[in-house]
Amino acid sequence: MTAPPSGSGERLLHMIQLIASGPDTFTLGEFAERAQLPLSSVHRLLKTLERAGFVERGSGLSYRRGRELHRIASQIVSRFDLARSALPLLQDLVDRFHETALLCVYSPVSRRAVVAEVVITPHPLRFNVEKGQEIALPWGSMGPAVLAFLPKSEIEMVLRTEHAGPLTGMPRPTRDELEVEFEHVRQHGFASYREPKFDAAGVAAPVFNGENEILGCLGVITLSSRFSLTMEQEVAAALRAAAEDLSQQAAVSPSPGAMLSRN
Amino acid sequence: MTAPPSGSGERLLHMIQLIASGPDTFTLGEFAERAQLPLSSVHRLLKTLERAGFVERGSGLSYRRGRELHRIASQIVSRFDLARSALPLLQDLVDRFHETALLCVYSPVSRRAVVAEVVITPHPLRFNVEKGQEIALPWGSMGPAVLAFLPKSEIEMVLRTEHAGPLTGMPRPTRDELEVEFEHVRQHGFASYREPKFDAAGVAAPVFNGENEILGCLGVITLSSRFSLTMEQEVAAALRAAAEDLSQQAAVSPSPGAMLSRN
DNA sequence: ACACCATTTCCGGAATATGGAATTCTTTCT
DNA sequence: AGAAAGAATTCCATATTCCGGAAATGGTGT
Repeated sequence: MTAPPSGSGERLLHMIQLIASGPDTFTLGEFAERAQLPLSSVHRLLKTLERAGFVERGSGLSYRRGRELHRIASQIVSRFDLARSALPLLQDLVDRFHETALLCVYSPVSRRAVVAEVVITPHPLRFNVEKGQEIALPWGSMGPAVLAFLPKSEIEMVLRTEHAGPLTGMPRPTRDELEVEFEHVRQHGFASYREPKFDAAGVAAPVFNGENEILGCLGVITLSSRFSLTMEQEVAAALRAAAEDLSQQAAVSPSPGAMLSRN
Repeated sequence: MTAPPSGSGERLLHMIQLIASGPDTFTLGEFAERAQLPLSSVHRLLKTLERAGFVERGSGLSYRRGRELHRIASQIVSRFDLARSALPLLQDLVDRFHETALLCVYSPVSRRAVVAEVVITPHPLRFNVEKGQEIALPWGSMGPAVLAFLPKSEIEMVLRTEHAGPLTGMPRPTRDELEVEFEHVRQHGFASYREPKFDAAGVAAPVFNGENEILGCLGVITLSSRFSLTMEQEVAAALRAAAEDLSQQAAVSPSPGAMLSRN
């Protein structure tokens, strides 16, 4: 993973990932540094990407994402835009409960959940959540809601990867504790979490694709001090409903010509 | 272009393009056919893509786009979403003139303009336009609005590529005719077009990036029979204003941390 | 005009890609 | 169930492509 990829194929894919997440313009040397690859190799590979329109050159010595890359990206997104479908659902949740609601998508590469869409609570006191942020799976509510439905082998890999908790390095829950949590998620269709020490609380419900594989989860996060148990029940029910709705939408795989009807 | 790409790098990029535009699920043989490559090579390359999370396997023998690909695509789109920025502008145009308004983006790879966003006229009688549709540049109004600002060498390539017109194979306008049109676009900031034979008419204004390179154009298309000359003037003025607004937005290159503020 | 730094080209050795053929696995038909 | 058909996967000898240090080139600042 951290090891420099070998072979032009793997290297190219690695570079595409960096180009997507990196700055809007960059130079060869700068990029070679980030990619951890020799200059001349990066140069050659960038030339390949350039021929395909994946990157373009700006004035002088700068590179930037190419229009072909934008074209492909928007094509992919418009054909499966879970975030866009989720936005009205998230908005409803926030309108109803006045707490931050978000959609996380499981990323098998990083073995974490990525925040794909978020609607922030109007409350001035709140946890900060940003689109693109990564969430480790063994803690909180969002993580277990996803983790519980991953294949056993994948769960193993996740647990082996994660050790120190995201807030203040809290140790990972034991397998047994997690197993109890998983059982609850599978039974009731949602996970909940309370950590009075940090005044944190959350509820999350899993989202699946058409083949009943886990895609991610919808969640609501708030402060435990303003999150009553009766409210938790209501939020959980609303989340389950929203998550099922979204799973339904994800199941109908759009036909190539149906792009317009999805907007 | 039609030539089968050589080297694993080029082949991978080619495959990514096909995966983006192809069906949601596909099989090895089917895909090898579309890619025009030997089975065993495609198999090996798909395995590379799979290791990186760019494709995943469904039940049995099917492949599909992977979550890493979706993650990257949405990252790219959310950082430069010209279409999303243009949508309110297009909506305004339709509200005001009741005619179909669209955003085209120049795609250097196909040397054509691609419809990136469209708002359809409420009129029941209208030309059919769909997102993703390609538009040849030497005809109509949208094409010249873009073509006029491409580098000379690129214009040559485009003209060499295109021969038969999109509607009924009308021959390409001569260089001289085009040059006159270009001059008009450069002078007045918009192109207009009328073809009474097909009852077609359109107006388009160019959109640029921060370095004053052409990105594409905003346009309004309609039937020539319901498009008066005075209306044409008003539409042209509104389009110019909208296109300048959009160019302004495209010029401020978003910083990596500013993703949220763009929504 | 000069020096400096980043980019691009070069090239021989090494690793990797290539694709036809053999093998294994799935699906379908009887 | 069993067998045939079709698809996917693996194998392997060959040769093509990749690799990356070093040299050449090009651009920028003083």
